[in-house]
Amino acid sequence: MLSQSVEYALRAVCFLAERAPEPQTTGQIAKVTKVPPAYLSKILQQLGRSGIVRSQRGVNGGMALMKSSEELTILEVVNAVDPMQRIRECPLGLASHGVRLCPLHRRLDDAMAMVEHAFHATTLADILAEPSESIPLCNFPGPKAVKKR
Amino acid sequence: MLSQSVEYALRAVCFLAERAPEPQTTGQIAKVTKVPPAYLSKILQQLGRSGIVRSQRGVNGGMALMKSSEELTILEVVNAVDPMQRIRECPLGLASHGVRLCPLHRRLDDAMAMVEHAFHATTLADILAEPSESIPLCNFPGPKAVKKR
DNA sequence: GGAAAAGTGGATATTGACATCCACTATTGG
DNA sequence: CCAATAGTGGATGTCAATATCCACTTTTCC
Repeated sequence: MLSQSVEYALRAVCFLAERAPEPQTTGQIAKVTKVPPAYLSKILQQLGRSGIVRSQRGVNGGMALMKSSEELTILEVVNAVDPMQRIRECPLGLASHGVRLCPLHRRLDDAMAMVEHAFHATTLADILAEPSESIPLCNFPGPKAVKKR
Repeated sequence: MLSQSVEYALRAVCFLAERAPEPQTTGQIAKVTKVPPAYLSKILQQLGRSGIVRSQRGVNGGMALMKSSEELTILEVVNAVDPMQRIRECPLGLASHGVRLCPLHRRLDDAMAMVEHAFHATTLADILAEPSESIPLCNFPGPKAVKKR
């Protein structure tokens, strides 16, 4: 239901949030998040254009978040990469009198609205604040495990 | 967020529910729902294999619902054409210890669960029972408007 | 039985999402 | 300055979703 690109973007942003404010190279992110490096590079560019990450070229450069994890919502990341397409008018183009949708499309759009709201209500901090899971499953090695450089 | 095929399938099923139990030809459905006829044909075949519609060849044949609109949910139609893909295990393949997802994927899957639930809770009858909208927008000409044959 | 109506299945475009590659530019550290 | 590091942009490849076409089968009606 979500595109692969969104999945990749969220993985990358989670990782960056965890390591913030240190920039991480595309290669590092790709390795940890298991995303194809060349493709991840494109996605990070999109996130850059949307002001979610900034890039730093050269030695010791990489990608870093532009916002604190408290301020960055899942929705922002989703919309940067693959914007949620709400149904704003009748897809059949029938008498598009302003806002009203037929019962079918009303319900479909309601479902999307629920998702949009849930994504808007969740910040990266919310996600990082859950290290409670006993099994690390899907968790990247935490900051303590990182060798300093 | 939903595929084009799902959108088409739901339009077709709505129309069939409205006209039930009279079968409607693919051509008729395509015209009213503004779906490419040849493509709609494929989608109706899928709905047939899932037991949602039955087909009748020959003169006065067509497609008809196998269930009453009270018994047919949106979710069934969606799953027949483009099954909801819940996240059942870690997409990174990390230590897929049974059920637990990381916080990120847990939330993504929760969102899908919400949608799935909403779709499961809505029947075609629920949709047809809303002719209250003053402006017909997206509504097919009602049964009364149909010429008998 | 034969003609018309209607669905079926297979072959074939077309398009956009996903993915890769590479030459180029910018930055840093020595 | 220069060599290594790292991101950028453009060209290209691959594949599944979307869409079309057509020969064939089934069914009905006369």
